Amino acid sequence: MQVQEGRDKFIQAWGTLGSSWGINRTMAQIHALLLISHVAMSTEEIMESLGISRGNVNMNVRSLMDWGIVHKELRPGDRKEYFYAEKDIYITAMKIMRQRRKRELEPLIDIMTQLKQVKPDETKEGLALTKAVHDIDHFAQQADTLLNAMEKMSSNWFTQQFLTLLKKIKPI
Amino acid sequence: MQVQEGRDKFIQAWGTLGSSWGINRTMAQIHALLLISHVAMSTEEIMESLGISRGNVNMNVRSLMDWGIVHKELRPGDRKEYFYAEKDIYITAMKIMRQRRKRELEPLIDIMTQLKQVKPDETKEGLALTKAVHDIDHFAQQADTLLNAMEKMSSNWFTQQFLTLLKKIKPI
DNA sequence: CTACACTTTCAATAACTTCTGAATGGTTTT
DNA sequence: AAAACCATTCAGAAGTTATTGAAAGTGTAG
Repeated sequence: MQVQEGRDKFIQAWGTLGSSWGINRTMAQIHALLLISHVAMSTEEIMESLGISRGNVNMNVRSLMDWGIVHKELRPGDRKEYFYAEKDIYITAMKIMRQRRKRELEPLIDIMTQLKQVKPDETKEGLALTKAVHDIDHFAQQADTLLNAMEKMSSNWFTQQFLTLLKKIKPI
Repeated sequence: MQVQEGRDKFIQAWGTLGSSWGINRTMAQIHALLLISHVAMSTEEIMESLGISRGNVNMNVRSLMDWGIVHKELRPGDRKEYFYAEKDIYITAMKIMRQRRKRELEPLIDIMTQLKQVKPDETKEGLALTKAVHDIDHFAQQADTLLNAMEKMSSNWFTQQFLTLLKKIKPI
């Protein structure tokens, strides 16, 4: 496979996968494009490369920056903004995880907190509800703690300690 | 808050959260309904409770069974099928994780494997692509190993609990 | 064999999400 | 002060995904 073909395939694939990762297709394609570009790109260049509108680029680039996986670069004497992707894949993965925790886990915890207010009664229905709420809340708290801990650790920890840990737990 | 209000809120909330968990709203609502029901429910009852069509219940119940978080119960002398949810939240979470690994990680690994075939050249573009593919592939492999390990550990944990219980009932 | 009680499938459509392109707004150059 | 340049917003268009309801399929009992 040649490089140009590979690049196209990469962008295409990252875009498709994006959907199943909860990132929309265009956002993922822009991210892919920037990931494999060795220079920062302007809005125009992104529009051109992917054949999408200015508004679309603008919105999605902004989301990518919110997530902290794409950054802006300003060049002296140039009013355009240039964008480049975080190149460390572990940091990138961490930031994506962080967003997902926000979107998936936090609302869950909030709602369970509310539902713990349900006045327990002794009907079977009441007990089933109370148990479900309790279990889910407990689980969500644990997952949250775990993800928080992982986030605090550096990509350094990841590359070194994490592998060691994996080797230890693997042969169960 | 009263029990009935709590139940409605629970179903509503689980449905909303489902979307951000990659489960569709109805599928999640059916799951919620079964989670807090102390008895197995028929298609009719689910339709009625959630106000949705027969086809919709059928499709989503089938998906839930594919995921292994809802099961079917047959009653002698009754041709209807009754459905109930896995009540252990850890097992449920594990099964959901497993589906997500399938949908999110496996395609990623497949595509990176393909892209590793790109003939590396010495242009900056070529090198950036090669590096990105390498890094992502490495990361995906690690994540896959980790999730597999977790899955194994939990079933292990589960088996152990089960064995302990067995010993208590009938000492070998 | 026929009626019945259910489950499954599927084409049409409804609901939701993403994208466009034109309008708006702010800043710098002429 | 006007023109040029670029970012941002947003209402409607396009595209995608979920839902319905009716038809087809399956198995059982009379």
